[in-house]
Amino acid sequence: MTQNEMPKAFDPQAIEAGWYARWEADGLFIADAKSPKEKYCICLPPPNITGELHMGHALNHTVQDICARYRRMTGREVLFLPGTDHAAIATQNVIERQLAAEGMTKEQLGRDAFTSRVDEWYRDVGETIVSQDRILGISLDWSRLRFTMDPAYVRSVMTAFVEFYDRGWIYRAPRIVNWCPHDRSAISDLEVEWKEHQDTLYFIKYPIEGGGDVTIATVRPETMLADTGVAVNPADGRYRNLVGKTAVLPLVGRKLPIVADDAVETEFGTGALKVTPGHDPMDYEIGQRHGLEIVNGMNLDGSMNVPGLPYDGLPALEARARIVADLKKEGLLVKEEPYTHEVGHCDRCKSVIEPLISEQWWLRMEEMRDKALRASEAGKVRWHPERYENTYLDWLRGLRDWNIGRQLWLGHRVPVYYCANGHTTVSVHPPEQCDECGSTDFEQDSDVLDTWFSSALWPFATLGWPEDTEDLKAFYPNDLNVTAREIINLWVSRMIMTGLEFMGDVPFADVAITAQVQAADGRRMSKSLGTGVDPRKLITKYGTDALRAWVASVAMSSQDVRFDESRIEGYRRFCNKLWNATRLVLSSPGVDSADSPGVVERHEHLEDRWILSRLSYAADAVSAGIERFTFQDSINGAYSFAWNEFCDWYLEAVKDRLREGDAVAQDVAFQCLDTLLRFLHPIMPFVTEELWSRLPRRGDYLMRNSWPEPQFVDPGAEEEFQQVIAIVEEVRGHRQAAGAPARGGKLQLDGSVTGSIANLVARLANVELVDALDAPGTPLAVVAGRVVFPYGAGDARREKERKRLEDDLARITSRLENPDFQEKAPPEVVRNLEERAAAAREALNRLAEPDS
RNA sequence: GGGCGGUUAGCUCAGCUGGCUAGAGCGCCUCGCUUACACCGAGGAGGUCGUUGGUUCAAGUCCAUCACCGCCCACCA
Repeated sequence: MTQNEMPKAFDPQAIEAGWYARWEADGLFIADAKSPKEKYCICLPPPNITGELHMGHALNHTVQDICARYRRMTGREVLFLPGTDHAAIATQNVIERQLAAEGMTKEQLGRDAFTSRVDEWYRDVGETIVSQDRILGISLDWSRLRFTMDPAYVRSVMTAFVEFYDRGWIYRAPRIVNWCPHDRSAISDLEVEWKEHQDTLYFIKYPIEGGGDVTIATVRPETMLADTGVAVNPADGRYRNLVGKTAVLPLVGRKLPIVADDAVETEFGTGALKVTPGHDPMDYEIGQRHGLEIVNGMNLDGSMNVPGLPYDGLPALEARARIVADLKKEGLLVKEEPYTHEVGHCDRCKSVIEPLISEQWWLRMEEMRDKALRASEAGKVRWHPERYENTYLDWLRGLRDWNIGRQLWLGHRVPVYYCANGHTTVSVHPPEQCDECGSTDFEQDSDVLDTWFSSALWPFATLGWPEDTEDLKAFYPNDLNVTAREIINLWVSRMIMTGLEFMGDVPFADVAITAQVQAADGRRMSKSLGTGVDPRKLITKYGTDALRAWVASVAMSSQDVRFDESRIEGYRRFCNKLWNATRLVLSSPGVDSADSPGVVERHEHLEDRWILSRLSYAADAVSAGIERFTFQDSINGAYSFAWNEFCDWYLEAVKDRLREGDAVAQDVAFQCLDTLLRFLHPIMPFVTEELWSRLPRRGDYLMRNSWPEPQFVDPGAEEEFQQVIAIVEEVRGHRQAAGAPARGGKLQLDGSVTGSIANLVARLANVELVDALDAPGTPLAVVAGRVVFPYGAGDARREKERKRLEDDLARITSRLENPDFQEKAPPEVVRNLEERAAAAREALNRLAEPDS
């Protein structure tokens, strides 16, 4: 295969799909649970089936693919398991919006038709997501594709519920919950999104029995209809005499005990609080403490539930307006103040949350929480970056019981069955008959489970739990979980808890939290804002490898990253550079019969030893970056080696040798390419596989080749070649400053410069080496020598260099002259500075010599 | 209200345990189509590392403070 067969420019479109198809057809993604190799497993965080893949997925999936490919090459049996999540509440909202666009509601459609509509949607969107992962080159084991609504997965979910239930951890109880009036469902605290609202704080006078009154402050006057008490702080002298008395609720007439409670802030409002246990979490707790009555003043759709009052059935905001007006009429509205505060919204449909009392399914968390805390203390899960462990632990420590029930149409139905005689059966499969009365007439509980209940089982339910499958034995615990930080508490923590509970071990050893990609202007990327960027468009423009290289460079950034297309474009150029470097090496005569790289032993050329040494460092940097989850180090190391060392210096140095068919140069170049392509493969799988296939080699696929570990380190060669670079750069600088022609000129170097260095310099700087110059020439700073060009004049460069050296020397000397420095700094630092001072003096001396 | 992260060239970002003569990509300026690559090569301009203090022989790097920006957690109506 020669250069002539390679197009001049790299075209990602021409090769990517082909390689993916071949890898897949040859089963390279399929894991063998029976393999004797050490196992490595990642279960892909299942994307919600609510739409198409976006940048966040591209980033998340790429990071995992880098790890999966790397581990395959380092000899592990890798299972990288794909799947999707039904995302109950999110999907229901998507479908409802679709229906609304068609002028319909799910109620009109009916539950069965709604369900089949959902199934249809799952099929369509599931395929889109799958195909996008193929475009991204994600090496997922498609033979094990899972969906949280698959029958087997549903069985895992039911089993988990029943196990928890049998342990007595699942119970049903009325509590105050976050109620979404739009979804007509409770949601958990973590699903509430807080947003700043500009509201009004109303000060309302409540008369007191036996005379007097107390003024309270509220932003939600409509909830006063459900007030059952008034509370003040026990330490508040202003109200001490009121405690124990009874206030009378305006507009309603209900009698309200006045109680003392520490939770009341004396500073806020008037220091007196109206207590509405039915519609405020804090009031609920105060109510509990003081035995206050609970009044339910609201319907499930957010309208008022106050039979007998004129506000009954009104939407909350309308009721508020009417109530305020009525209070004003009665002279009970003391004042209104503008007030800015945070209001909870449903994170899926954005409706304002109405806290209310509702009977829900709860899961006790104490024991699981404690096990998780102990696992953390034992260092069972490593977080990257480490600081996120605290985020997780802080939340865990304050954990309360989890409201796992949802009143949705979509999701896993709670496996609780009620017979006609009112007996309850909890079982994985629908019961045949009631154990207590033999009834065969059952009705299933209408609640579904929180999506995160099923997601929490992902690392083992996907592997077949509760069956003791081969996969489960081989691949649990998994090794890695990669997620965005917003999902640490919702998902990661719960996987850890259920993993410990059901499998007796943490679900993974490492958690990597990636940065978030923002739009170029710093806003969040979102479809609705129009700030989203479709990864497929980027791939069409720049190729998958370019996108992935960019992902590697930003994924583990300490801060969120703004999208910058020019950086992706830069990596496309990098692909092209690799392409052309390979093309150059392959154009060398006789390469068709070349052996696999690394067979030639004689490395008498300085540049050969140098580049092989640099190659070893680069390989180490790439490995270390992946191992430590700092992928930016990997891509940066590979990039600078490939471009700034291999292409810029090595290939330039050996061009002539390659042209002459020098077998050693060919071999070294192949070794570099072979190694480079291998260690770049996890990040840039397509271009590396393509180029590697064109190299003389052993083996069929780069993808299943071994990870390179070159160990040729040669400090002497590095130092000598560094001198080559320094001299060449100085000669080039003089050439341009003088306006001399691009090639030609004579260079005289003194005997301190070895022959191999001088020869390389001459070639790379396009000058002729001479023993003596026929003109005075310009002295060099880095080494004793002079250069003369055919024409061109001026010594701007020399002056600048002199200035720089003088400044540098002054700075160094002042430090060296400081006795404290001499005394306290480590000797090697002092020595280093002394050497630099000496070098600067020498260079200045050379420059001080007269010239032409 | 707590906690965490960020603030480094015009833009997007690197700078690990203090020793930096502060880097990269893009953009900008000047040359150059030299048989790998103009998706290129060579040379160059550009930064008192958010503020104010402190620790240290030495601070972008450690400590404190303030100012913005962002995120997470939290039952102040």
